[in-house]
Amino acid sequence: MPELPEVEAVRRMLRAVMEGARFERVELRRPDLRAPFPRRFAARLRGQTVQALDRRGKYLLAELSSGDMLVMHLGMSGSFRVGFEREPAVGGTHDHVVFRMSSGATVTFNDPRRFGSMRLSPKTERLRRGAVAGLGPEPLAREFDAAVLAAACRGKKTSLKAALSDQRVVAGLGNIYAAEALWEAELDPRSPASKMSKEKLDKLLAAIRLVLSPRRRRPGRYTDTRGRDRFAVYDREGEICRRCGGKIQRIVQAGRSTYFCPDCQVG
DNA sequence: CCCACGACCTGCTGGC
DNA sequence: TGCCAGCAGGTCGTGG
Repeated sequence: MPELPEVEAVRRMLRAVMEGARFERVELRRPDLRAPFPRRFAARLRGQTVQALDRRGKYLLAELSSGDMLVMHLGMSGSFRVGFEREPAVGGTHDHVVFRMSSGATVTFNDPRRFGSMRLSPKTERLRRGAVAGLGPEPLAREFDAAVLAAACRGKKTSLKAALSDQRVVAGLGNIYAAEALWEAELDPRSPASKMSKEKLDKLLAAIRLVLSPRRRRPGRYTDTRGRDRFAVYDREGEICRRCGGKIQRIVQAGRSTYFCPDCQVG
């Protein structure tokens, strides 16, 4: 489920109960997620205070008083839930990690597919290595402008869709929001990323900001009454494009589904 | 270096 | 009704 807007929501939830709080107990209910937990993972967390709970792309970053950084990723199916029971129920299915915080909160990481990850980035390393180091700009930051996007796309042999999903180009878009941004910008996901006019880059940039914008998540034009997103094209194969009335198509690019409207996404 | 592809896991759906 | 192929919002390693 998690792309940038979802991860950002998780960050806010975790920040409320973890920032300024200490890890009193850390339970690992299995030895690994996708990869084994780091050596002495629980021991290195215990007693540490969370100084800040940040996000970079789809990564959650807990800065610890030791100077180490707890780097977490939700993968495809990861989620956190927070409880305040004195003695919370023992873990349900796929509850893999439980943090008991000095704030009284119990933070449980659940991940059926186990594509999520938790690692510790030592103080000395300061995220200079590993996946976070290679991330492109934050799409909602001022520094991410048309020139930056153009530079990232220059020389790329891939399609626009692949470029937008590439975390080195821009951090936080995934399969849904890449497709949605391209629909918004009226661009064909199959067209080559390197051959973008200034005009198209500007349009794409605006589209990226729009689809990731928190304002989009209020009930209204783009959300249903439950607050769930109603995407313009994602998972809507065969449905009618609300802009031009064309029929939304599903194709496969780089092994992933891409949804788009062939009638109006022609750029 | 770049890119496409398969692997990693479990669960749910849709078509038979 | 029940079964199973196919698919799922991410990343990483491999091989070309």
